[in-house]
Amino acid sequence: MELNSTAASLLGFLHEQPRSGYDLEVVIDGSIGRFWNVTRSQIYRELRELEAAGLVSSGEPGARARRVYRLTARGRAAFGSWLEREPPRDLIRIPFLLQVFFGDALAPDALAARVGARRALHQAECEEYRRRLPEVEAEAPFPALTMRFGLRYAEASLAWLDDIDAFIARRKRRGKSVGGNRRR
Amino acid sequence: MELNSTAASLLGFLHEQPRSGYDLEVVIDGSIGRFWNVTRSQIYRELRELEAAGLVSSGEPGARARRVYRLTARGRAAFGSWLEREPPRDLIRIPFLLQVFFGDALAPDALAARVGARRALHQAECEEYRRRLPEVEAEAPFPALTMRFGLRYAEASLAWLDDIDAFIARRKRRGKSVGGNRRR
DNA sequence: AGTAGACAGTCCACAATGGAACGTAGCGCA
DNA sequence: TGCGCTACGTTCCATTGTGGACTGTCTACT
Repeated sequence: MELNSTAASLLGFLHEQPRSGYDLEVVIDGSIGRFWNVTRSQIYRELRELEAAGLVSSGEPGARARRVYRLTARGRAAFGSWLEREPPRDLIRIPFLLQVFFGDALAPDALAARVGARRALHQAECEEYRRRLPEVEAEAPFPALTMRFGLRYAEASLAWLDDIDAFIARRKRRGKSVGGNRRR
Repeated sequence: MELNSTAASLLGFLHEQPRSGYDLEVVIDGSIGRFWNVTRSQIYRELRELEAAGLVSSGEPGARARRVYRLTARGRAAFGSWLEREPPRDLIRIPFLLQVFFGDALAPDALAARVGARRALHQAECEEYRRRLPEVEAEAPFPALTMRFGLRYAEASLAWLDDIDAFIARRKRRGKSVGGNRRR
């Protein structure tokens, strides 16, 4: 059974306990969501296919058409063998980075403003990770490891935003002469 | 003209100079490729559509059916206004992180091996960034900023891999008793 | 002259995204 | 009691993106 990684992640979360599509969405983006994008539509689609393939099963829908899926033995096995496999390569798209890349064509103030917004975002992340880490660490060490990654990532990002600010400041001091910013 | 960000990035790279689809692919994954995934097929598709929309133009194909696209005035404008917009949200998928998240179900040695492989990868990145940074910094400060991000990211990742190793070691010392790893 | 390897592009099945749309259950309160 | 708000739960679809196989061409080297 060749799982794609989205399907695999769903099986993973069903490992702990039976869940509905909705539950899965909530639990995923409340945990590794930041580094494991999965969309609603994708979840429901995969669940249907996983069920067709006999890797999960759902009884009759309950209240609000709620469909709770549980792992089957075959699903458990499939997940296990997915885990054994080399992980596929990362997929990262950070539009903000692209705008920095072309920052030359952006007014310095506009860039600075963007940096500010971004900083707020990463700061919030940092705080949340720091807040939740102790508890999670105690009861779910592996998930806690991924939170640590989140923390390291957010911290690195903040440091980098400082780099940008420093760069902007330097540039301003020099009278924005070198290299001619503001292209158009 | 509502550009999607892939299209926008292509326009951005055409800003510097006219390029073929192939050139674009090469230049992108030689620069922000790590943080701005774009696939071959997507590039060619977007180029066709950008041309249809009059944002780029290509003359007759040259040798090897090579089609060189150049930015039109409208393309330039469209790119400008894309830059003004708030960047869309990040999209990150790190399958390795997912495997760590479920690392409980993985033999400790298997995990350690994965960590090793991953470390090699990030170390190589670090080295490359450090090597290329001085030069790029001198002649293309904004792209250099994104390389700095790459460096910070790679460093943070390495630090995190050390966290994992420490965790594994700690766990091993304790006689893998707590929490019961190796689920199945 | 032969061929390996970079160059350049097409095609297609499949995976994933982002929203809009739709309905339901439960609660808070006038 | 009934009203409406909010959280729950799912479906659908157009668009975007991925990954790999395939075809051909030019260049440089042997």
